[in-house]
Parts: sequence; C-alpha cells; structure tokens
Amino acid sequence: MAPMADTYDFRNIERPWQERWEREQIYIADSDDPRPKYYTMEMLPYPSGDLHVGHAKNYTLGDAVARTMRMLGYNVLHPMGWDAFGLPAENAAIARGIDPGTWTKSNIANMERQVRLMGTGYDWRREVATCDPEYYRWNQWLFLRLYENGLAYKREAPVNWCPHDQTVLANEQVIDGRCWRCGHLVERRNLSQWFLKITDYADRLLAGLDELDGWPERTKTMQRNWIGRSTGVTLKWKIEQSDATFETFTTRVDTIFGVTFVVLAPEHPAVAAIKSIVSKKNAAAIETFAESLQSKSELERTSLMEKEGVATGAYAINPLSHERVPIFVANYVVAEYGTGAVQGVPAHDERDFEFAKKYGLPIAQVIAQSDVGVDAPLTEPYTGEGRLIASGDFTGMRSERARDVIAEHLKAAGIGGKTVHYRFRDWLVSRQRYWGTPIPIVYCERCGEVAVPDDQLPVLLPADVPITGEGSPLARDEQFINTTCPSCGGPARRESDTMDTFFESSWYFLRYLDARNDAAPWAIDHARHWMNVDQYIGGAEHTVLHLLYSRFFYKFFHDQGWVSGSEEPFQRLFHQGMVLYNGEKMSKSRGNVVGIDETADKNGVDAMRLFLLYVTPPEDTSDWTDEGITGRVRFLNRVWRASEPFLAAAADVSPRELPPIASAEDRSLVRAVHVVAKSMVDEVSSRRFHFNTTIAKLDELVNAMTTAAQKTPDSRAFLYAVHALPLLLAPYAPHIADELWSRLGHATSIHLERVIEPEDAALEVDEITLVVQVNGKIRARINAPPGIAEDEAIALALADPNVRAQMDGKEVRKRIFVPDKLVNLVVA
RNA sequence: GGGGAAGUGGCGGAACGGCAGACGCAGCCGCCUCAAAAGCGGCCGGGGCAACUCGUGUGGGUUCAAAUCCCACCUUCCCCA
Repeated sequence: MAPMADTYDFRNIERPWQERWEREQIYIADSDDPRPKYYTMEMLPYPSGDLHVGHAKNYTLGDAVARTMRMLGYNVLHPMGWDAFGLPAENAAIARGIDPGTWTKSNIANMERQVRLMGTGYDWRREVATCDPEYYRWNQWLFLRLYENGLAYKREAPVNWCPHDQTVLANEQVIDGRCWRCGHLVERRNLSQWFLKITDYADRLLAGLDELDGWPERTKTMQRNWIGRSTGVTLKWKIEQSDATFETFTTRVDTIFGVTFVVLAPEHPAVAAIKSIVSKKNAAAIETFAESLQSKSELERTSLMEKEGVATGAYAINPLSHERVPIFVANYVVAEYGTGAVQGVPAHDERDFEFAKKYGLPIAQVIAQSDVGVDAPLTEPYTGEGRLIASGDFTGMRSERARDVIAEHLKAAGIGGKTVHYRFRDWLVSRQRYWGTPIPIVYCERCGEVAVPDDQLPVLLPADVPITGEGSPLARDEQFINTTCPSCGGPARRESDTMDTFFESSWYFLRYLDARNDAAPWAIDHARHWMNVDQYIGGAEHTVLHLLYSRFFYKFFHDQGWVSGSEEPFQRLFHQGMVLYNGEKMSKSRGNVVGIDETADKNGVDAMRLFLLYVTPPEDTSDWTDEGITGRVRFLNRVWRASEPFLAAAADVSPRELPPIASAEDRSLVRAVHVVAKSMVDEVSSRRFHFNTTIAKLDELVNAMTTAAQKTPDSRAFLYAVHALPLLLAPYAPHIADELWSRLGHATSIHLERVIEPEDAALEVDEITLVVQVNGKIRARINAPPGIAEDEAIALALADPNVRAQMDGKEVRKRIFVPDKLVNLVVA
C-alpha cells in the first residue's frame, strides 16, 4: 500500500533522521560540558543475534528518560555496549563449527544495526565489547589488583558443576539446584578454583543498601537475604577419647542445655579422627555414607533428600553442661556452610526435631513457652522465645537475655564467643570454558603461582582452538599453556581457566567513561565527573548476581582511590517488566519472537516505541498485540493530519510563548498542551517513568487538535499547539517529532531543544465542577469558578433542587469542603 | 513453610482518601464511498421507562467520604527455605 499524503510516511522519514542524528553527532556527551551531568544507561545486552521487542522496551524506556533529561538541560551520558563473552558463542561453535569470535562479532554488528534502527540515542564513541582484547586486558589488570590485595585466591573446594555446560558455577548462578543458563541439575565436585573474596565486603555491601533510596525495596531485601548476616555464638567441642575438636555456630546458644546430639558434615576434617577411634564397622559405615553423598548437590542434600545420618559411635562433650552426646554424620549438614557442624537441639529446632524422631534420640526441652513450666511432652519443636528450664545456672532466665549471658560465660571460659556469620560465600570466578577472559596467572615449577606482569597484558585468548564441549579447550592447547615464568624465566604453565562473564559486566559502566584509554581502565577524572550512575535500567533477574558483584567491585575501586564520591555505583535502579507474546515469554524455540526488523518495517519505529511505552507502566509485564500497535500507528497518522497541513501557518507562532486566548476551546487546547508538558516532566522527576499516562494525555491533545483543525484552523491557540506538539512527542516518537520540527522551519534537531515548561497560567481552568454529596452520596454537580469560597460553594449546593430533595428538611450536621472539588453535607 | 507484590468493564490500563473506568484496543451505530479500506462523528460496566440503584477478588473495620488506609480470607505471580 502506497503511503497516502495524509499519513505519517515512516518508511521515508525515519531512516533519514537516524542518519542525520548520526552525522551531526547530537548524542555525544563530554565531561567538560558546563551543564549538570546525568549518567543513565540500560544493562548491556548479550549479543545473541537478534533483538526483539522485549529488548526494545528496555532501550526505549531508557531512551525516553535520556531524551527528556537532555531536554531538561542536562548533559546526558547514554552509552551502549556488548556483554560479549559467554557460552552461547561456544555452543554455536560446537553445533555449527563457527568460530566464537566470528559468531559474536557478526551478532554485534547485526544487533548494533537494530539498536540504531530503534532510533535510540547513544554516544557510540564509548561503545565497548567485552570480548575485545582492549577490554579484557583491563579485566586481567583488575584481576591482578584484586590478587595483590588478597581478594583473589585459588583453593580446592566442593563446587557446583554443571554437567551440561561442562563448567563450574557460582552459588548465585545456581537456581533451585539447577544451572541458571541451561537448567540442568548441578553436581558437586571438588576442584581447585579461583575465588574473589566478596565476603570481606559483606558488612559494607549491607550498609550500602541503606543509602540506596532510589532502589526498589524488593531488590534491596533480596540482596540482604542473600548476604544473610546473622550473629550468634561459635563454640568449641571436644571429642571423647580424642584430641580432635570441632566448632559449631548457633544463633540460639540459649538452647545449649537442650543439645542431645551433634551432627558433622561427612566431609568435616574431624571425621577422619573419629574414624580412627571407633570400631571398624562404624568407620566403614561412615565411609559408605560419605561416598553415597559425594556427587550430590547441596540442594539435594539440604532440601530434596530426606534427612539421613549415621551414628559414628563417637561422643562429644557439651562444653557447658559437660554432657556426653552422640556424634552423627548426616546429609543435611554441608561442610561449606558455616562450621560444617551443627548441634542438635530437637526440642527447639525443626530439622533437629525431625532427625531426632527418625533416629529415636532424646528430646530435651529447655525453653518453656509460658511461665507455668512444662506440662506435656512436645509434639512439635518450639522455636520461639521463653524462659529457660533445666539449664543449670541459667535456669529461669529469659531466652533473649540468656543468649548474651551464656555467650559472655563461654567467652570468659575460653570455649566460645560471639561471632558473625554470613550465608553467602566467596565468588567463584573460574570457568573451564574457552570464550572468556584468560586468568592472568602462570604456574612455575620453581616459583609456584606467579602473576603475569602488567606489561605482558593482555594474555590473549588463542584463536583456532578446537571446541568440542568436552573439557577445557584452553587446557588442551599446548601452545597456549606452555610459557615461561615471568619471574625466573623457567618453564611454566598458564592457568587454563577463564573468568566468569559477570566479571567484565561488573565494571563496564566505568569503561564507558574512558573507553579508548590504553594506559588505564579509566582515568579517575572521568569517574569523578560522571559517577555515580544516576539511573540504571534493567531486568529484575539481575537483582543478586550482577548488581551485587558490581557493588563489590565499586567498593574495592573506592578503596584503591580509583573512584570518588559515593561508594555505590548505581544511585537509582529501575526494573522494567517483560514483554510477552500470546501470553508467553518470547523465545526462539517457541517461535513467538516479535523481531525489531519486522515491526519497524510494518509499523514504523515511532509506533513501536509509543506502543511499548503506552501499553502498561514500564515495570509491569506487558503483552505485545498486533491490534495494540495498530492503535499507535493510527495515533501517529492523527498527529500528522492535525499538524502537517498547518505547519506553514504555525511556523511563526512560538511554542515558547502562550498564545492569546479567544475562546473556551482555545483555553482548553492550550491547557492540553501544558497538561502533557507537566506529565512529561513529572514522570521523570518522580522517577516513576509512567509514560503511558503522558502518552494518554498526548492522545487527548491530538484529539482536541483534530477537532480544532476542522473548526478553527486559523486560531493562534491551535497553531501554538501545532508548533508545540513535536516538542511533546520528541522523547517518545523522536522521528516524527524531528520531521515536523524541521518542516516548521527549524534548522537544528528538536532533540537539542528544551522541553516546554509547564505553566500554571496555562494549566488553570476557568470553570471547575464541584461535586455535591449528601451523606457521602453524589447528588449534584455544579459548575463554579475556581477558588470559590466555602460559604459560596455551600450556598450553591444548598440551592440545588436535587440536593434539597435529598436533605428533606433535615438538619445539616456537618459540612465538608474540599476546595475546587467537593462539598459533602452530612444531614440527619 | 516464611516473606513480598498484585487482583478495577470483553481486553490493556487510568484514578495514589474526594466525579471509578481517563486514554487505547475490540465491539455497535452513523457519515463518506458504486463498494471496501482508511478517515470522521457518536455509543459502549450491570439493573431500571424513569427518579434512581448496584458495582474496583471475598468478608469485616476506620472515615463525612475507601479501588486507595487497617485486619482476615481467597486467587495469581515473584523471591527465600
């Protein structure tokens, strides 16, 4: 269908504008600009190949924010990049024999084209791709700084192993016992791995959340829960007939007299000592039990499997009561969590209760729920507070107080004391895969573990490595592996692990600031000027992973003096909702992906952007519908018809100056302009970003203009609206806005203009509708001048026949008056 | 099991203690047209001829006034275990 003269001909209008914006570099931002800075960005995408409208929702939202802030006079930095390392590239290599680098680069090229196609305004000079050696070189550099500061270390540990992806995973990347990427059940293996000591920053990561007013509460709560700080008591236990000891951690030391057994993780070091003192039969049983759990994941052991254990035959001595209690090994205690040993208090802990029931262990109640005392045996554990019973010297004390008193007592006796415990653990960053940043460490026969010196960075990822999906590709590459020791010059082997891709996405927002710096990851001056990020926009799936890692890195950078100001990288955070199609998440396998190219070609980019912003508030999940976008195509056509024929006449009517008002229609038209202007500003300053309401108000304005175009096309108010409309459309529908603007005779892009400042004079109305209620029910609506006084309003209300009929001569008990809104007469 | 968020016409949503359903989609009627599409105008929660009346998941409460605040319950979704 050929575009008619009275429709917005997006096919011939949108692309030329994108080219012109590019040519004129209108979106570049520099730190020497005198305007106040505003740093906003969306989470960088993984270049999977094609963008769909779900991506578009994210970038359109960010773009609308960036454009509005620019129009409000800010020096807006809005950059873009690619999270370009990761498994899909390797999987493509396995499936189709394509080189991961080639695959990734062609995806980036395509997606970059699509991002430009969406009309999103980025400062492309700052673009980064994390697989670029000039980027990952600084990954390695940062890794070495962490290493020097004792924050990167290698140790053998039981780790999460994904048998499908053939690599280890960080705890944060295991969701319900499954690999976050491929969904396969994770196994446990003992491997020597690189960790980052994020736990050193636990308290600062917690404290920092308190200052993040611009973050969703949910996200902060989830991070707090993930870190999982708890305060309790660590106490030391002796094993009968052995020199071996172990420690337990408990938040309920007040129940110490209720311990009737202890449980060790089968991997606990003290288990070896126990095996040497118990009977051969017992030792063998422990061994068999431990072996049966070897590859079981933590989730299986602690949640999925029934609680099972084996009595070791050994006994431990309660450090306080000196009672002798049996030692068990059990599946539900994991060596990596806490001390790897748990004191069993079945009367007051659910898991212990379950275990004691199963193995017929005594249940000793030591906390009484009421002051009355124990009346009946427990049928379920009591986990609340109460008064201590059967607890030696501490009997009769309130449990809350007993926790402190007992802790003091243990400390004085040298057998324990208060400690803080965290649920999260150090960040495992090794990956046994090819497409990632090589860890810059070599192993020398003579010198051991040696850091690659800075001047030998980057350690380049070798090309032409066979990728089979089995084992680590780099470990097999002799050319890569064999090297010389930077310290002694002797033969050495390179680390074959690459870094978790979350490493590079933890600091990319700093590289944007100084993307081409080849002497440092960024210059501190740039960080000082731009940080922190004023507004960060991205999906809620990153609440723990990426956002926690980035906060950790940023605090480390702060300690190194590489950034200044706030210790938090992201001042404000916004999670946009997903886009569904036919009620389902878009995915290639389901075949329900709505692509950018098709949509742009069929409906135009401005219509797509408007639809995505209009359909729901941005934080909600929205449904893509073909009817819905049609509505926005129609809207743009209405804009065109109500503006385009009048542009010549409107050229001389300034949108910066209120026009003369000749009629009520004039007034409401001018008011409609300012209602939109106010909404546009309010939605960014409140950071609510509910542009759906702004666009609804734009609809109202355009509807009013459509009427005026037919009735009073010569009125100054109408022509004022024609000239103002593009300024109101600019953040959401940038192409049509610039096209109309240029046809109004402006030589420079509308995106360098200021917003229309909402003016109170224009927002005023000359008549308000006063709602009159009798006993809270609406009985009349009266037109009245704004600012009408209470007495007058009530007099008008009482004069209304309908109101009088309802009052039925009864006495007015109370009069409620809400200025310009409502009168409520309470009668009886 | 614990915590959180949400429930409004046929649909997406608006209203953040004060006119419920803005705006859009779908639908219906009309104009235009040979006809259709597009466009333009109108109608569009239920009941009632009407005055009115009922209505924001369910039940209570606070208030002159509740979609909005509080309590309980139901349902859905998301986290954690």
